[in-house]
Amino acid sequence: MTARTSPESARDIPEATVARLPVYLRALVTLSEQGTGTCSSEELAVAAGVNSAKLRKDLSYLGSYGTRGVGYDVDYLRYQIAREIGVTQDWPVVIVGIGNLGQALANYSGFRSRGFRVVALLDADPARHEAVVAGIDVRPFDELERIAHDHSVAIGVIATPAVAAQDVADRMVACGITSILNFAPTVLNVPAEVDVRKVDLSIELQILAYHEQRKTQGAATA
Amino acid sequence: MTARTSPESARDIPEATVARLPVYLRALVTLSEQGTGTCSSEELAVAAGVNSAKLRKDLSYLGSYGTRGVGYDVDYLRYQIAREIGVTQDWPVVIVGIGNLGQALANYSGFRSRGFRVVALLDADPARHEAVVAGIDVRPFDELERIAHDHSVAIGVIATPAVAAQDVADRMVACGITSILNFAPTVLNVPAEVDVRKVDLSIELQILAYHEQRKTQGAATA
DNA sequence: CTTTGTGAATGCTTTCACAGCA
DNA sequence: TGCTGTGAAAGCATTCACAAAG
Repeated sequence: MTARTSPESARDIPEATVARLPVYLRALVTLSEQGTGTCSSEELAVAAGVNSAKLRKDLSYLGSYGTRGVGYDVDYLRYQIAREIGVTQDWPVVIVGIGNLGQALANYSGFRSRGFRVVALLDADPARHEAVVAGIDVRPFDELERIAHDHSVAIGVIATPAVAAQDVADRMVACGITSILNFAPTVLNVPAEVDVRKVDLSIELQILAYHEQRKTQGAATA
Repeated sequence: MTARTSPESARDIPEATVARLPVYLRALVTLSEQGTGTCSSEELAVAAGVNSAKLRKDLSYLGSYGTRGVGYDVDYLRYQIAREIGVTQDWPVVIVGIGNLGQALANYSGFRSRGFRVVALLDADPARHEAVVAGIDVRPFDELERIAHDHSVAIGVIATPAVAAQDVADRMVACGITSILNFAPTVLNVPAEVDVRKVDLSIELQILAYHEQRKTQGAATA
């Protein structure tokens, strides 16, 4: 036990670094499955699609988990990152809105394989309450409070149409959910202590279109 | 016509600004549908979920489209942003991988409503070639080259499992696609001139888990 | 008087380049 | 010798605060 790495893990990791830790984690899992025991910052950086200076800087916020002249022990670093992110513990998750996207999310193995456990699928439409998706019953949205309470749900996923999303978010906040992943194409108003991350398919395409337009425009003008 | 705003639109808009333009566009569409003819930077900023100084700075990269003391004409600004992004033109798109997620994407109205036209749904699994999704036949993946050529496709969407994604990307690049939206949880290797944007559901959840862990940990320790 | 558009200041992120350690 | 960990430098992004314009 060195004094450098405090047992409770370092404070204030930059947000840009936090966003990359899951990428490193995935790369380490892949390396581990391939039987790689040790890797250099350069090798891991290539696997994660970043440059090695950035990778080393990022890892330095967590502590000193490498060995100079050698590199990183894949399984050890993997565990340390998983612990830092918090995916060594169990996170019960509720998904609201079981259309095509909600079903895709419920079936997505990446959710269950990394500490996330879907405890309920909710939908306001009674026609969907008959369905079983990914082995889980679709339940009425009204059961949100009970389920959130019974399972101590802290993370909610919104996969409803845009018009319903704010109401769903309000109800989630009211029953103690403090992290929301929002797939509905709308801005959510929530209290400051609630974290919202947004995934917007149409926005991603528009960003690509902007750059694509520049490419072809440049070819025509230059 | 002022000299300030060049007809061919300004150069080098910062990437962070480009990523917000679609958000502003959506807010403007909503305001327009509500019958709002004019709005201040403060009103638009609230609707878009940013602060007004940032919004004004962002818009200043496009030109001077506001009126001091008054604000912005909603429909005029909306058109200017749409043109800047490139969504006033038609973008043929091909989606590869028609599982739950691919179907959700094909059915997503936000794609078709903003200049994006799904010209083909492709899947390697023959069992899926019988299906019709969102009114479009699912076709064999082998038809990629022909379809990309016939429709001048520049944007491709990958919604396959991770193992297939790199092969799909290689084939896309080979047939002239230069923008890729990747939903598979893997790092893609592509030439520098090809733009890749990645949407990763599991990474978003992990980022939320990190912050969630901090909240509860803080409550216990402090 | 109101609100935009923007230099200047601040804060954050990435990259460089090398001291320090194995 | 080889590779990590990290100050220092450079590059971006956000915020401030106010002059300019209507």
